[in-house]
Amino acid sequence: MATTQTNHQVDRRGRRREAKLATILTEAWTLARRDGLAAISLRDLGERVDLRQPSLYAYFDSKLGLYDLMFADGNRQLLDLVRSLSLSDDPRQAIVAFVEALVRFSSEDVVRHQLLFQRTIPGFEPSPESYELSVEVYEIARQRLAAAAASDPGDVDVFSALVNGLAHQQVANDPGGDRWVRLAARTVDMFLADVDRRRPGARNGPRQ
Amino acid sequence: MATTQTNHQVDRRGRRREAKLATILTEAWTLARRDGLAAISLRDLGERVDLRQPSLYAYFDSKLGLYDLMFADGNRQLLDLVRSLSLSDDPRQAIVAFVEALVRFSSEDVVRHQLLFQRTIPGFEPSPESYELSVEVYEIARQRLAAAAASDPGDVDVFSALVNGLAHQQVANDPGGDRWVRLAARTVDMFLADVDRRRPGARNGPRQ
DNA sequence: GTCTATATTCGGATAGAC
DNA sequence: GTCTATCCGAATATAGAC
Repeated sequence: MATTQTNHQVDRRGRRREAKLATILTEAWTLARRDGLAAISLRDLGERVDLRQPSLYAYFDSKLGLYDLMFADGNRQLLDLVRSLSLSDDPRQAIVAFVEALVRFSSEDVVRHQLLFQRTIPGFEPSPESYELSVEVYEIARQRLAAAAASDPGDVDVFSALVNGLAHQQVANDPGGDRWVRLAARTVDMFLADVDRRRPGARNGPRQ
Repeated sequence: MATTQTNHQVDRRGRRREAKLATILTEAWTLARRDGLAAISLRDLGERVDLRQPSLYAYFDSKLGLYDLMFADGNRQLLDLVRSLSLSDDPRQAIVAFVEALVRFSSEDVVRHQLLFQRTIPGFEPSPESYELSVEVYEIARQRLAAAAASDPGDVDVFSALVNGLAHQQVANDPGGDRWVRLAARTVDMFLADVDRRRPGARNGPRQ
C-alpha cells in the first residue's frame, strides 16, 4: 500500500463509508417509491441521510451515478434471491417456485422492477461492473432452468418472455396482489408440456 | 350554438387547430424517441412546430397534459391496428398474426410502448377519456381471442402475460429486430395446446 | 391563438475552506 | 468527507398586449 494508513484505519473508515452508502441507497429507494424513479432529487436525498446535498458527491459522481448504484443494489438483491432458492427434487416444482419468486420480487417493488428491467431513465446505462451483475443473475437462472427442464436457446427465450410477462402484468395491473403469481404454476406446466412435445421422440408432435 | 361563428368558420378553424395538434404530436414523439420520454422539453417542442413555447399551452394545460395527448394518440394507433387485422379463417393462424402484430407494434417504437404499457412518467395518469381508449383496445383483443380459442378469465390473463412478455423482451433485448417476433407462433401453439389440454371434451377450437 | 417578457422554482454541479 | 456558498442552466408556467 502506498498510503500511510494502517489497515486498521482503512477498515474502520471503510466500514463507516459502506454504512453511509447503505443508508443512502435505502433512502434513495424510499424516495423513488414515493416520487417516482425519475423524480428523485438529490436535495431530498441529502436531507434524508443527514448530509448536505453537495456531500453526496463523495459517494457518486453524478445523478446517473446514483442510478448505477441503485441498479447494482437491486441486482444484488435479486442475486441473493436466486441463490437462496433451495431447489426441490421435483424439477417442475423447482421451476414453479423459481417463477413465483421472481414474479413476487418484481411485484414487491415496482420502481426496482422499472430500473432493473425497463429502460426508463433517459441517459442511464449501467456501468460494465453493474451490468455484469445482471448477467450473473441471468446465467444462474439459465443454468437452473437447464438443469430442470430446458436448455435449447429458443426454450430459454420463450421462458424469459414468460416470466417477464407474468411479472409485468402483476406489477402493472395488480401491484401488491397475486393475480399473476397464482398463474405461475399453470404457466410453467404449459411451458414444460411444450418442451416435452417438441423433444425428439416425444409421443405427440407439435400442434400444426 | 351560443357563439356567433358560422359553422363554416368553426370547421375551418377547427381544421387548422387539428392539423397543428397533429404536427405537435408527431414532433413530440420524435423528441421522445431522441431524448427519452421523460426528457421532452416544451422549448424544443415549440421550436419544432414553429411556435413559441408558451403558445403550446393553447393545446394542452400542462406537460402532463401533453403526455395524455400522446397516450391517447398511441392508443388510437393501436386501436387502428387491432381493428385492421383481417382475421384468418384458421383460429390458430388468426391468433398468431395477432400476436406477431402486437409484438411488432411495441418493437417499432420503444417510447410508445413505454408510455402505453409502463408506468414510467412520475405523476402521469391517463385521463378517463384516454384510459377509455386503452380499455377499448383490451376489449377488442379479448373478444378476438375468445372467438378464436379461449375465453376463460385465467386463459385471458395468461395470454396477456404472454403477449406482453414477448413484446417486452423484444423491446428490451432486441429492439428493431425480430428475435421474439419469430417465437410468436411457437408461443401461441404452446398456449393453445394448454387450453386444449384443460378442456378434455373439446377436440377442436372451442366455440363460445 | 400567438406573441414578448418574465416569474419562479428547482435542479444538478462546482469552488474552496475546514 | 463534509461543509457553506454559489453558480448556472433549464424547465414549466403565467401575465398581458396584439
